[in-house]
Amino acid sequence: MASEPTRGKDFLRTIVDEDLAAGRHQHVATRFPPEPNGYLHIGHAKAICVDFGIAADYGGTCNLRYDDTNPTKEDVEYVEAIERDVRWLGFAPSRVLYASDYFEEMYRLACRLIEKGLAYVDDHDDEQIKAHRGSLTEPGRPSPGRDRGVAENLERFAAMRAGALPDGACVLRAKIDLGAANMKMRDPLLYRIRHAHHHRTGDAWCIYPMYDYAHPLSDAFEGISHSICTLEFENNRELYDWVIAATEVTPLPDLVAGRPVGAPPRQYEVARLALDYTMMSKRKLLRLVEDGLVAGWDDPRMPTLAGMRRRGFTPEAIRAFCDLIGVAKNNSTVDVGKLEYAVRDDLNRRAPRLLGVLRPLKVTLTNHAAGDERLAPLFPEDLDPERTRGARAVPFDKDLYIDAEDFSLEPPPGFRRLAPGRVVRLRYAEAIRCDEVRLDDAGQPVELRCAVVPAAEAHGEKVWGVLHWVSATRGVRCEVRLYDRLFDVPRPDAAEDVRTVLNPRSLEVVAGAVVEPHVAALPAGTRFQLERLGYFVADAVEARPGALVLNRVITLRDSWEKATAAAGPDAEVAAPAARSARSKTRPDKKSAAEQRTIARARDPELAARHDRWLALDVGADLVDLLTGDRDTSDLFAATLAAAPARARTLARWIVNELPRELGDRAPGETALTATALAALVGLVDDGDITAAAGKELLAELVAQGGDPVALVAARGLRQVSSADDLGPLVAEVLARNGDKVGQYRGGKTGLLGFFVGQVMKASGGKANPATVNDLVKRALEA
RNA sequence: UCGGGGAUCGUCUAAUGGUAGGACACCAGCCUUUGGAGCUGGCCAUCAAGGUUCGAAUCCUUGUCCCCGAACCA
Repeated sequence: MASEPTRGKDFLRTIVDEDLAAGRHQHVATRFPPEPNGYLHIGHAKAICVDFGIAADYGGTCNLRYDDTNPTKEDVEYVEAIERDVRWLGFAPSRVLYASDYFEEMYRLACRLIEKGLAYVDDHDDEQIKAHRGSLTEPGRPSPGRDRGVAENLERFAAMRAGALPDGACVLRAKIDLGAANMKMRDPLLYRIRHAHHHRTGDAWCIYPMYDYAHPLSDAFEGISHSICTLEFENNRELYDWVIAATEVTPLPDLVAGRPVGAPPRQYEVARLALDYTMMSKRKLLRLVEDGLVAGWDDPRMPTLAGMRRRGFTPEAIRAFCDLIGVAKNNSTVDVGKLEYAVRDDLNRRAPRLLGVLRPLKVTLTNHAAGDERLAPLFPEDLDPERTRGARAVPFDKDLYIDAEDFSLEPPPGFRRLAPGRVVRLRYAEAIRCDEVRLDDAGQPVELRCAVVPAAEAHGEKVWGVLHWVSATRGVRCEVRLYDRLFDVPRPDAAEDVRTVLNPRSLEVVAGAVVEPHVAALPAGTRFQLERLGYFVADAVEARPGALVLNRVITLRDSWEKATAAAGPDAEVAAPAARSARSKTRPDKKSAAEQRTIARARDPELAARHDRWLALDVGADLVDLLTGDRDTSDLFAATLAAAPARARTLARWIVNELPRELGDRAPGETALTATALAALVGLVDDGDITAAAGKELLAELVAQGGDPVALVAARGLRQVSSADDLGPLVAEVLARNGDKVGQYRGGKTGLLGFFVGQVMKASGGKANPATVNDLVKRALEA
């Protein structure tokens, strides 16, 4: 039985499942919220696939929402490019919306905040605000305006909007907590003055909301259920929730018409995509464009969707790549090889095979007349076994070209191509033998005179390889652009100056390539393979009828080149992850152990218990853990009173097993009582029930309370230890898993745990594990 | 001397106390009129140390390392 490939649901979909099951939401609503200040890149593609993908999986909706709250950086050019790229990737937004359309409503809610005493106008400039914000380890200090009255704040905020004040004169801030450990909560800015033209609202506004204010409100207006962003916003989540609660924002009816809206939106963070040898910073990408280091946002070497599209990547390949890398919270850097794999895998299946020559070397057939052709299928047999995907005629003439690379005067070992005196096969045509080489003055071959060798193999000729070729008389001249990675180093983002990490060979223009005529007949946008060379597409921007310009999308996998380049200069080892200067100076966290010590120093009762319990047969480690806080300590004291002889077991259960059931709650907040816990532990300690049953019971006591002894009796949970009772169970499990029995006997002894687990489950947790182990082992080895 | 996150094959990612799985990469073999594709096999991981448990990647403890946070950016 082939085990089907398992891919567990990612953590976001797990959360969505739970929210749907719990009734928190009936409808899944997500959004993709780019700021229109640059072109979308492959990192955004991941976000798009997550946002739109989850909505699609659950029959929900996903809005494209421009987060256009900073007029100084944004532009309609980007707005248009973004929607085009999203649609090209294959996703249709449920709605296309703009945060700037919510400005009036946001302003209204800001006034509400002021009225509630939760926001104020601050006259400090940015330097003063910074100085008053404190540091990671020191609290902030209030600025003079912090305690102004509501009426005055309202008036001043209105003045900000009215336009009388210059940029930077004042800001609106939330009044939260200047001492908050989370810097984002130290009275964050809500609005700033910007006398700037907005690409959409024009000059209607001169105050603009900040991200932390605009984003949660936009989500709430649209009735978003799950708001997914990247890891660096984890600190913003607390503020996100604050804004939604403080403004008491509700969905806008127009935006959620016809669908149920459940609980307020919640933010979830996922790792952003990092790709080695790739730059993701929009700012640095913009520099590349502005400095003319690339031909534009859609330069085929750019990691932008526009660039990849022009290069010839397909949306299917990019989506497959996003599936491949998954969604998680680990900081990770994906190997670009995975992207390349996805592109090749997609193109392999869809691209017709044609012939073309990059650097032509003339071959004259000495025993072939002229004007012939060869019929060649467009796809190899493994992709088209029924031969239904078409064929074309390839001109075959006396004068041909092969690629210069495919000929060597002195072939190195392992060179399976043409050389003087050798025979090779021409793809889809006859074999030829190189009888004569004509050289130029520099000693370079300029013409090979070859004879066609009919039925070479049948005559026992050694055929050294198969070469691509093209007719010299009927081939089509064209320009071909060969792309390599734009950057030379694994982490170009880390470089101060991008110029230093640019790969000087990222673009090679081959002017004199020749391809078979069929290439020119392909519908625009068709990706095709030139056999043995890679995948190509006509450049959509610069190709003209009669002046073909081809982009190489990607090379073929090439095990020959890999073998030859093995000793090559790939000396760039991953840059040592230079520990940031900051992390060195960072204070260490106060450890939990220290906190317990401090608690005892402050609370004499805890200290007294600590000393007293040291005399018990419990162990110093456990006593330490039991006396770090009152809740735990009280519980142990109470259970100890009920069952003084069981101190050690009691301690273990409280320390090791209880936390899992409690979660964040204190014992007193649950249905669990000390007497019940003591009784439960007694049951386990005496062997009346198994540890497994004990844990199940504990979960129930925490949830609903009850008397363990009575529960055990009512459910018949007493431990079963006799081999007579357990034997049949073991036999049944083994019979049901014959294949695994075989594997076990074949040496896969790790399966023992599997069998024991199965028996334990079958017994409802009542079986004595030691007996089961024994029984299983004996049965397996019988 | 703070707050928030994260550590599983070289890489990405599963396994919610019961077989550490998949993919990419790599290596070998088969096949091949693409040094492609395909097929088969192989190498390879739970950050460390203790503890609880019949059984720990998973629960408890201690420690280590990494990322983010003090824009009128998003």
